Amino acid sequence: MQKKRVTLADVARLAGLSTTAASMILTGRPDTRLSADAHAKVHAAAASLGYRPNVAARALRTDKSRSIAFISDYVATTRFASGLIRGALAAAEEAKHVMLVLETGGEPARETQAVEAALDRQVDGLIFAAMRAREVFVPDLPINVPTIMLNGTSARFPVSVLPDEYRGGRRAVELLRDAGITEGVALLGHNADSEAGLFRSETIARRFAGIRDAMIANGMRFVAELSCWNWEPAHGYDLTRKLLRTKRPKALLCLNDRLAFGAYQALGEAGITVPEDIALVSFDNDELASYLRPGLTTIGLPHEEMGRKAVELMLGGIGAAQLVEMPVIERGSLPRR
Amino acid sequence: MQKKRVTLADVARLAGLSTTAASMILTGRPDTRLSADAHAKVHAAAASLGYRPNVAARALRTDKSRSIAFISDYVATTRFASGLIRGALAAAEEAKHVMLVLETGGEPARETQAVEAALDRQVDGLIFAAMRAREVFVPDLPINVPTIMLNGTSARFPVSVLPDEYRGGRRAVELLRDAGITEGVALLGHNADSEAGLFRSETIARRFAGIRDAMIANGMRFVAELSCWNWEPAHGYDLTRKLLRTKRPKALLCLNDRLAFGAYQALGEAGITVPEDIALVSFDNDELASYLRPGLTTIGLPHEEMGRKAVELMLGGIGAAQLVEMPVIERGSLPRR
DNA sequence: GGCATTTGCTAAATGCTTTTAGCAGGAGGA
DNA sequence: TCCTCCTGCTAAAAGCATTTAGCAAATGCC
Repeated sequence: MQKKRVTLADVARLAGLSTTAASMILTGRPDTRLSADAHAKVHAAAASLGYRPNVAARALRTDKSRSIAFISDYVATTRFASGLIRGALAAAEEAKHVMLVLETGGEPARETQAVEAALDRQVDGLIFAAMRAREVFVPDLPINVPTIMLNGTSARFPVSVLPDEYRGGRRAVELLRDAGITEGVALLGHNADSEAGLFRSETIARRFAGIRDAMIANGMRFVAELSCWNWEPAHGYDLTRKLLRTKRPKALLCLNDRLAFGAYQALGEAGITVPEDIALVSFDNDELASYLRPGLTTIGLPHEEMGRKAVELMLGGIGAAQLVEMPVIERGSLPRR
Repeated sequence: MQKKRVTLADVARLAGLSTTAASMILTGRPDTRLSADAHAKVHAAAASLGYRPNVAARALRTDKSRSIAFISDYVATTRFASGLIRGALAAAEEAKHVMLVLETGGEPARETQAVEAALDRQVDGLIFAAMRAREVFVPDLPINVPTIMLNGTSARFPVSVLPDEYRGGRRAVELLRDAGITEGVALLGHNADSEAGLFRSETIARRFAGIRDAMIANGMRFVAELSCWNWEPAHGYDLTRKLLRTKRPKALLCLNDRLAFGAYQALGEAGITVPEDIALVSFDNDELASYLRPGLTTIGLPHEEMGRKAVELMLGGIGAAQLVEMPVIERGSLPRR
């Protein structure tokens, strides 16, 4: 025999007041004229009965559910996703909200279903998260709750939270410069000429812009720019081997940590030591970066902070788009000065 | 001006029937005596108005919300978590449920809050997921919904979904044997003697048992057993260097992929080639394993399938505890026969 | 003292669905 | 013909909280 749920009416009865009074007191209405005595009695009754409001009933009346929906294309295909989720989760918890997580695989049909499922449940807001940052498909449904884009953009919902890739790109070059390396730098993963007209994503484009501007500002030029479309370890390995056949750069600027990982492998095989012979800087702060020896110095993607910021923005009634700073994580792949 | 929500009453009115009829038809009650004509009219009306039931109202009445709670200690601290979530998410979506994700950090207070938050929202079931599989703290609250343990156990809720570590342990040894390696095998990460009385976790204990039994069954003995408490790349590196100072094994059985990763580094530095000089087998199927060269052969943790199974069990009205088979992922770290 | 406020509280409506109980009319059996 | 049983459908209650409108008593003011 499971004891029945205790309702507001039970609390009111025990306190000797009306449910109206109990409701007003427990929801903490500001302008009510109920006595201090009434407040005390209701709180005592609620506590002694272990009263928990029925969220469904409340949602029915108020259209608020203290829950938010996190709709992402891929939740775990890239290990970064979890950073976004974790940050969002933490912020939601602090605000006493719960988070619905929905995955769409980027498919419009599932996207539509996800939004409907979320809206059906009276969520207080929507977060559209993208794993590869670009224009995100948002179903053409009437959405009447605050919505923000996370690691992606949408013409319909202009407020988005993105990493500050431009500054990140600059920082990478400055790291090299500060380590005393102003020439003999090769770029791994991109070639401006061969990729002209091709578009990876908005944020990556900004990363390139930052790199380019910082190179110019510091009077530097790449000694080589090697392009590959996917940034996996195997590609970093191949590119590096190819590079070493003709050149012996002083540093590698890798466009992500997986490329850098492949580069380490090729360098190791060639008997080249990091950072003495060749230094490396990279992007993402993948878990990998800390496993390498020496540790890889990298410009991190601040996913956790981004997830947190998205929820805060949403709950705080939106605001302006946000660029979140990319942290530099210094390990051992650059020479100390 | 946002158009008001379409309610069941609207549908009924348009169909020229009562809300009772509309409700019964739309929820697909089996034993109702409504005419085929009525069915057609209601469905047509619902479709033309784009009716979506109000989940809160329904939950209020039925105590069912078509949502489940996924309560985990850490959602992303280990990259495996996301596999569990993804599998669970996929199964939930197929069953037209949504999933609340809650993180507790393993702290009892947050755990309690998470359960309360979930129960408040009338979830149809609870999944307690643990990242390091062991006895999970479950708050002492009345829980009146199906509950299952994922990658962990609880005395209170006996049905759990776990990897079949015993068989996985056996398979690892058999892999070595099948590759023709029956002697000169070193175990990396555990030493039965020095760790006697210490307890890692239930599942890891089973993994050891499987390994031990298979070794005996095949008349094999470890040439060395090196213990370390944390299984990170740096430890694998250190252990392997230490090992190589005195011995030159034919194979390394690593207790996880991160240890194996460290071993690769040490082996590479020592100019030892995999798998010709030394072969490796490992556990987890971490993303890392595919990055290594040659690729690491490993016994995978079937997290995605486990997550899926947990939801299916929960929605299917529970059943018996499940052991999920650990897949063998063959890459290049064992010699071909 | 007489009137307008203020204070402290409550009855009842509302949100939307599911479900119980039951009604009216027709068919079938005796 | 009368009674029972189906058939096809509906009125109304229930589920639980919030909120509007408003009542009775106490207070303030002149």
